[in-house]
Amino acid sequence: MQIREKLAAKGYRMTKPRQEIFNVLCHAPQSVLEIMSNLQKKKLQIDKVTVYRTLTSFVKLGIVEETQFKDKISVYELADQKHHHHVVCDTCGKIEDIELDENLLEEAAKKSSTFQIKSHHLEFFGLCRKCR
Amino acid sequence: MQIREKLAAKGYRMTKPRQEIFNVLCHAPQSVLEIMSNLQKKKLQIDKVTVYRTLTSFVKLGIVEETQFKDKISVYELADQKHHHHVVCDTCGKIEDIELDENLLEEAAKKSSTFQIKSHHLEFFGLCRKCR
DNA sequence: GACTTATTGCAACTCATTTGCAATAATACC
DNA sequence: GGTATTATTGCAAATGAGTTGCAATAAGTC
Repeated sequence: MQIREKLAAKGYRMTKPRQEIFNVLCHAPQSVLEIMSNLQKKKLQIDKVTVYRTLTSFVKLGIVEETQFKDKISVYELADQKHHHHVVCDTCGKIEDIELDENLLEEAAKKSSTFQIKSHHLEFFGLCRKCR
Repeated sequence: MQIREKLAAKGYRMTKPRQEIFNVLCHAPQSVLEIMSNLQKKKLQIDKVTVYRTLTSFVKLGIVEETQFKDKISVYELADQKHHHHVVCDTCGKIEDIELDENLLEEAAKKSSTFQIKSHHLEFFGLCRKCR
């Protein structure tokens, strides 16, 4: 399903800002600041409020996923992928995707907790090749 | 080592606010707001700036650990325990500690990533007994 | 092409956390 | 114990990510 159809299915419209923000997100997981700067590089004047609102809509529609890192800034990336986690470089902030066998994880958690576990958040930190 | 000694070892001083904030943290992992409210219950007037600064010092000294949850509020708890993770109730926000076999985790991550992995952040979300 | 209403952009706001600075109080030294 | 040194406190003001109100604009519909 194209992004335009996903939007239309819920009464959302396809606009230039939405298209451009989507395009920018195709390249890498990014924070709002990075998205803004990438839009500016393409000579596109889009307000940050629009970026925030667009991302919120995209998340609602399942087009984008939001992740919080320890510095409290949200990072957004296209959601058309498998469930996965991130490795963040302590030095340069670069983000790499990583896939793990989740079963172990939630299994183990369910055994050790009195809570009914529904989801989790997992991120790794370290050094990327360049910064090592 | 007592907290006073840990402080002194780095040129920090033991003060009433620090002692009280430490006492409050003995009971449970808490956010700054909760710490403030617990201090007020004890009729202690301590400025929130002082709470923030004290927590920063405690973290530097390894007395306290800071964890970020997805709603972006930091939660602080005494660090004199084993490395562990948290389960947060989606409804009431209650936090429970959980211990897991970490080896699996970092092993698996090291295999799948080009990064040199140094640490990780893992939290679970779900429902506690009451809220289920 | 005109109409309806979602979307945009601006300004102003929120809320957790931080910073500057003068007043205060722990420690060290006599 | 009294005093000097300097870490710490509390207040006010600033910061910075993210949100909200509202009038102007522009998709999609007929």
